[in-house]
Amino acid sequence: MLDMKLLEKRAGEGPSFLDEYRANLVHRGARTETLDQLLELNRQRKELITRSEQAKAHQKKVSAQIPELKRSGKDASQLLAETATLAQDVKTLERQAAEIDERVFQLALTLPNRTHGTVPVGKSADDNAVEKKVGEPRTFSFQAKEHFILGEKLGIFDFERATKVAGARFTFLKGFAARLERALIQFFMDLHSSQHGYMEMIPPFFVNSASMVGTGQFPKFFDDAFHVTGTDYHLIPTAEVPVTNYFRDEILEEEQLPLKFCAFSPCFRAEAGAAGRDTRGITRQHQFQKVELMVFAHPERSYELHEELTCHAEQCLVELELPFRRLNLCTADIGFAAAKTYDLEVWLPGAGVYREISSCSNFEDFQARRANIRYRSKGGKPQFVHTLNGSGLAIGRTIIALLENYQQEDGSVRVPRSLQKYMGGVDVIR
RNA sequence: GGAGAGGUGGGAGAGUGGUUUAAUCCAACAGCCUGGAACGCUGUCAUGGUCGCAAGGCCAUCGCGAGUUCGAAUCUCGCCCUCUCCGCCA
Repeated sequence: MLDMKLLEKRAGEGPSFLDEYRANLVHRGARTETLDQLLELNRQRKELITRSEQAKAHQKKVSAQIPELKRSGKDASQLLAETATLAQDVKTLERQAAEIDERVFQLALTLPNRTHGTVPVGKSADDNAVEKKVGEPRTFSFQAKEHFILGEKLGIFDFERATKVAGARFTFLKGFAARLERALIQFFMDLHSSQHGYMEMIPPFFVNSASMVGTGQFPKFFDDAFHVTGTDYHLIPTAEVPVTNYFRDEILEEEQLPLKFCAFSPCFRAEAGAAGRDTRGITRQHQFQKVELMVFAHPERSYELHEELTCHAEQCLVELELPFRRLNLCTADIGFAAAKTYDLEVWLPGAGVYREISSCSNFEDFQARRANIRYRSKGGKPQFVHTLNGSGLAIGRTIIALLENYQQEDGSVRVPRSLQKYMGGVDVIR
């Protein structure tokens, strides 16, 4: 959510700020009319609140005379009649003010975050900036296969039975696939908690709607999530939701910052609109598991911590010796709530593409404002924290990368050295 | 899931329709005192909104939401949560 006060203040200073933000909205594919509507509605809101409060103050003043009259034994009936009328007026004004207040709030929730100055302006995902490439893609003396071919041949994925038992976009992992999944969770959680200074966390996998609003999923992306009928429980699309909301409506001490968590969770995504893309294999599933890195930061340090968090995510790929590149997502491709996002894309020799395996974002105060997460500096007023998160990493996609990068001509797959101890010493999957 | 009890500021805790402007205590912070401290004394001590150049004013918030009333922490209804007991369960 945007800072309405700042928006108004800067709008009053001249058109340049608003023009800049309008351009930003256009680049993000959002409607600029919403902004104008919001500013106008907020003007009306303030006017109504002022009138409502003045009426309320007057009513209270008059009403306070009643007990004095009664105590001195005088007749209060005339005053009672007067205050009865006032009460009606107050009720009407209060109702109007509350209604417009809600409208402003709901409208403000639909506007995306402003992007940081270092985010490239672009029209499509093609305009994302490649910031660096790490690791040399391996050359194969044979035709490299895609992960689902390898997996099926190894007998470690069962798509057909998953469809029977659950539906499309679900998979049974068997044998070494299940073992790999378990090993990677352990490996990543160990790395972040013992090397990178994050507090381990396993959050609830269901959250209430207030939490989904807090991180930006609701109201705009309601249909992307699974919901439990007849309840206010919603399956988390990422651990980011429960972990960010961990401090919802709280005021932290400045010395506590930054607070760093690494959280393991399954993730559930309905994403009805994505049907037809990546239908083969485990690339795009309704359910997958992920280790998520999450930081609550002092605003002055959030960009420094964003770089650090991204490096921590990259370290997973470095240790697994998987080639990857880092993208700085452009205005057209960046997510709704983010101010800046680095995507890490791992090289998949079978598919012949770089595929997203981690997304590391700085949300600045966008989520903190929605979720009301603040910190207090000594003697100062509470201020909104900055929130950051990134995958470290998505487990399923890491399995894809391992299969494709470490495949051998006979269809067997080597296990990278750093992972072998988590695999019970197994060095080749066959 | 059932029954009972409860939810008031950072913490404890008073307050059953109008001098409540939420008492009091503790903690915290600032000052005085001291060579320095402790003790003692004095003061400060919520959050949000809104008006105002400012000083400051006003409004809201006693788990959440509706309602009754001129007026609600206090009365009514619904919901949430906590505790105790019972049931069920990994």
